[in-house]
Amino acid sequence: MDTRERLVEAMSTSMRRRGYGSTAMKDLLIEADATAGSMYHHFPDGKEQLASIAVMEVGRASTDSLIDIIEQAPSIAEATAEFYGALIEDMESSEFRYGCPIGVPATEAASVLEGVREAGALVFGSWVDAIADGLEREGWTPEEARRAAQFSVAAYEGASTLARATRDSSYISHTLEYVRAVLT
Amino acid sequence: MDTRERLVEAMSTSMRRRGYGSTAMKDLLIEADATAGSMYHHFPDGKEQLASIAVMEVGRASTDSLIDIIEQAPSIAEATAEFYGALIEDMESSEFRYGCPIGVPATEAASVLEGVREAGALVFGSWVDAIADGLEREGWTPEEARRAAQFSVAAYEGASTLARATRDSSYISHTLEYVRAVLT
DNA sequence: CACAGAATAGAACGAACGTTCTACAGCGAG
DNA sequence: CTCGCTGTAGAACGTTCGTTCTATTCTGTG
Repeated sequence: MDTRERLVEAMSTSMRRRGYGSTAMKDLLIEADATAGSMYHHFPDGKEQLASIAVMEVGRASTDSLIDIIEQAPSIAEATAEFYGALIEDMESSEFRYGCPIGVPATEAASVLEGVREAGALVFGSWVDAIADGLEREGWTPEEARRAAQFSVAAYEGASTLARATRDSSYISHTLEYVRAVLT
Repeated sequence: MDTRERLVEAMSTSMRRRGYGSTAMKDLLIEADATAGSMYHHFPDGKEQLASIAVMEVGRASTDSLIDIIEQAPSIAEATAEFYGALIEDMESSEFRYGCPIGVPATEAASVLEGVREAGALVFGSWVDAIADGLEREGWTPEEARRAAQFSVAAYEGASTLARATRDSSYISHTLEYVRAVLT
């Protein structure tokens, strides 16, 4: 992994845990084993640019993973269950420090950092698209597919938030059951 | 409103919009028309203490409001619809700057500020309790009532997050329809 | 009127912040 | 060998941060 990649990874990891405002460049540079000079060479516009790119890149990766799961699962309902399951695993294995990879920055930055907000909105949109497309392939009408997909992603996001705040992953598993019923 | 109240209000308003990390004490003191001396007189442990108390107090107020809505509405499903409706109104009237009053701090602070996380968890818990109690009064079993209540709050929270990030309130109204169906 | 405690005023502080700057190393092309 | 470019090193900068401190004002009580 080159310096640029390490910086993006360190930023996305730190944002996932601490958020944007509580992420210090100093710690970030140590974590990524980089210097300020390198950082501003790759990201001339500084912290905010790095944050936006980090959200975009981790978002693209998770979208790819979601599409992959959808293609291999027997149904959208089952694919969704897998996606929720991965969240539970992330939560529990990190003692509830890691939730949805973009939920924290998207929430925190929504009305302060336009670039980060836009990146988050794009990622959420691509998740909705992936699920809605899958539902259409199962015979749903475009409008119903879209609504159900929006609902699925919203429930996922909220369950992640609640589980993290309460340190109780049952929010995720319980929510999944209702979502699964809607998608079946 | 005395100084203490103005400080709590200013903190909760700013956290709702910008989050904890991006809230500057300087701006807060201006907004609350207070000085640093007053602030540290009322909250000796500083910013973090004020933030925890702000989450608690705004949380208690919103829980009271939820209970009130539940008591007056013809059913839990209708009460939930009203609660979601209030969120849509807050969102749109603030150009998507104000979402769920405690979602931002609860998300951002979840693994950094124990006090704020705990306060958020308490508030979410009291929302779940209020809804679960209402469902039990409608004849649901305790377990089912609790699950459905957890789901309702998670969906609410996620819809708020998505709507804010995408600046599209249809996430809330669409999600509501699925939640309403579950609660009916 | 006197006094004590609560509350406020606002300057000052050290630390931490994100950023900038100059110097230097690595390396492929000519 | 050297030129030019990409990338790195790390000290230094000015700013802003949350907080502390001392002095002063307000307020209720005897």
